[in-house]
Amino acid sequence: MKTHTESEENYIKALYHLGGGRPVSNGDLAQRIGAKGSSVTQAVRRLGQKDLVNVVPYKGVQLTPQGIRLAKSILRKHRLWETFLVDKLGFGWEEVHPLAEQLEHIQSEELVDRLFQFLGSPKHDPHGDPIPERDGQMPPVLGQPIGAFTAGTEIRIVRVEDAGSEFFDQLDTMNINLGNTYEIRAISAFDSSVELGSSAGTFWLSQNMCANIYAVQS
Amino acid sequence: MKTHTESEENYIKALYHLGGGRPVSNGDLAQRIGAKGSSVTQAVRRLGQKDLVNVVPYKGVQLTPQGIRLAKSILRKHRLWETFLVDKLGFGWEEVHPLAEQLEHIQSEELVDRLFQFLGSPKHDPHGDPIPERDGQMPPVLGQPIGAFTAGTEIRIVRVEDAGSEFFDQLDTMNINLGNTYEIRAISAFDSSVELGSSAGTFWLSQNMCANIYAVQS
DNA sequence: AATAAGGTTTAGCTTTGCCTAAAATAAAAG
DNA sequence: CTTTTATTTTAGGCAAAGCTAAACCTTATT
Repeated sequence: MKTHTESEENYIKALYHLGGGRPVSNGDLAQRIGAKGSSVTQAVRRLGQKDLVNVVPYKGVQLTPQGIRLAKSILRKHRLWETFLVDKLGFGWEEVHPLAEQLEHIQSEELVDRLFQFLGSPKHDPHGDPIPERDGQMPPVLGQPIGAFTAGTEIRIVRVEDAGSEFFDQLDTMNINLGNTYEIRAISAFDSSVELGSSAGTFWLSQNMCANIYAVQS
Repeated sequence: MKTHTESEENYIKALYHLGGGRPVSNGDLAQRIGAKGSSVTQAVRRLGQKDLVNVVPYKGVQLTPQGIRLAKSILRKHRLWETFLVDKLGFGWEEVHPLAEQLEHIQSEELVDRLFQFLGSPKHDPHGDPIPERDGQMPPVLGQPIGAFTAGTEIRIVRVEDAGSEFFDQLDTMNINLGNTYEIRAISAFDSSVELGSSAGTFWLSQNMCANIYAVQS
């Protein structure tokens, strides 16, 4: 696998995030990258010449199989580094994203393999997102939104969406972490907020919170 | 402290390596960086505008106090990452340099501090080189070349020079590691090679090997 | 079907960072 | 003290990546 610039890798990552294998519009990509449309046009042309994307002018850009492979390898690195930062260095989950964004560009297969081992061959990162395997396979995406369960169910938190630092702060102050278990006490018919109970007591979660917290029955 | 490009940081690092605080010639710098003289002229001009170096055309370039501070902070990161790669991920010392060269550009004070703690606040890296402190202080440079001791002395290996991968390979095959202790059995008057002894037996080290291995009396 | 609106691309400019070839300067040799 | 040699700097190019403004497609509206 050849070597790519950070900018190229960022475009590939954005493309994967926005479309997976499907076409993405210039505008959406520009927004995601934080650049102007004209810059994006140029950038995707470069990527096209490297066979990482297919470009249809005025229509959209689409990752090639090669591009998808690259995207996954970057995502793998990103999530492994996040795991390292949280599990080993004790960072909070809201802090790790920008750091992982730098670390994901480090080029070394060997390093990734060793890091993976060092972390205990994790399948999911600290947010519960699946870490792509070496060969590109994806572990399952875990859980369903809390609101999808029925009252009385015992649940375990397995994943949280990246919904901005305020969301993470809120999780911290409410002391909600991956692995925590609760009983669903009630679901409001009025605003879909949810009452959770544990040995420590009970509390209500707003609909907006619930939508970004995923759990499994336990 | 502002943010710098990787190229800038590489120049600063090279300048520090070659001259510390003293002036360095365009040519030496070019050689070290692996670029042409004309590129160097441009680059140092840019650094000059950021007050990281003082440039006297046709004479030489010299780090400013600011530049020295930056150089040390990069070196600190480099050596901490090398320590991480060897101590935690199990890399061999000959493999870590190019990786640390990438990792040293990661920008985050917090990350460096946490890494430092995680590694047990090391004073020296896996080669025995001093790791600059947070405030720029330098721990002592350890040891003297093996040939400087007299026969009969008990020594402990504390540092090895970065003398290329063949040198490291040789160390590996001879099973020589930092912390190993030996008795100096003899020093050849003919070629300055040295006979070392341990519980495992005795062996001879060439003058070239000795020159790159540093030890203290123990 | 004609046109207005919105999104996309082209054209042309900027900076970083490297290159080659030519000019300028410093240092060494006569 | 002049000349040769070696080093350094200027001049002019090129590629990556971004920008603005203008031109160009698509699509949606009349």
